[in-house]
Amino acid sequence: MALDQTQQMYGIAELAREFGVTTRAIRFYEDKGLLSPDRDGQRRIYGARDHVRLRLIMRGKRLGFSLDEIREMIDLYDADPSEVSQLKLFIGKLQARREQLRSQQEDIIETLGELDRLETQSQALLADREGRRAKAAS
Amino acid sequence: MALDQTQQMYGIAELAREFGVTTRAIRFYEDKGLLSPDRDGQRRIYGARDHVRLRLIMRGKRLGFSLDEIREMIDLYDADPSEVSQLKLFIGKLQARREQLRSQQEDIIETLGELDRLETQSQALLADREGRRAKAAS
DNA sequence: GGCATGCTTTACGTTTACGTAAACGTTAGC
DNA sequence: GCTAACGTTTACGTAAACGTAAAGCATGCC
Repeated sequence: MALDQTQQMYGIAELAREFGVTTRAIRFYEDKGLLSPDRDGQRRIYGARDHVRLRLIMRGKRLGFSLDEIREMIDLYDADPSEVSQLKLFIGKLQARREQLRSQQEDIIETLGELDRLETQSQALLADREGRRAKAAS
Repeated sequence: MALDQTQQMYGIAELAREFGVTTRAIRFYEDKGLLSPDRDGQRRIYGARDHVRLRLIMRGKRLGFSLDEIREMIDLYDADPSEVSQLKLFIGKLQARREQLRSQQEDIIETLGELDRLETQSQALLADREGRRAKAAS
């Protein structure tokens, strides 16, 4: 029961297909310390843990974070702060991340608002032009 | 009234200070076609329009967009689609941007949720440890 | 045995977004 | 008249995030 291998395992190509990245990218993430697959001889074997991590990596990338920042965030997930001072520092990092994400949310909301305005204007303009065209064709 | 210069004007250093970027960066954005200041001889003179654009640039960067993507978005603001086909294409671009921003929003919400969970756990752990410390000191 | 397929490492190349240095022009103040 | 302060162009440098090419090992299949 200590070494049960009932977990889902993945090869590198399999993982690459699932997440729509190249195997090169996956190895690169390993070089940067974001992934740490097991080995079967030379071959890399990815388990559930790395599968989760890769999902976090992709999400971080979509949010515009650098790989270094992503590694920081990932490390938060399985950090086990032994000392109280470290724990406080850890909580501080969490809050900093939250602040950043919140301001990103505001940026998105503003931008969405402006896009809405632009689209409303455009739709009106389009309706006008197509209306005129229909009129001319009648 | 055609050439009134009552508008706010800015020097490059002034603009750089206001937005917290270097003058080098501002000139770089110009090279990439994101800004187009007037000239007083050799000196660049920035008006309200470029001021707005720079704000959009910074917001785009915070959201993780490349300068090329940001230029596309900026161009949307002052595009004047003369033909109906172009107008439709324009509206399509707007919608694509909105989709992207919406999925970014979802990513943020998920991440915030996980950060909350982590912080709750951490706070509990911290309270426990500090409680124990207080107990030991009593 | 031979060839295809899949994975490996090593290493140089590429794009993006600037940083940094060099060398020069021009306006303000002492 | 000198020197700061501020601006300019030109050009080489750099970090991040991979792409791409080269060369090799292991396995399966006919």
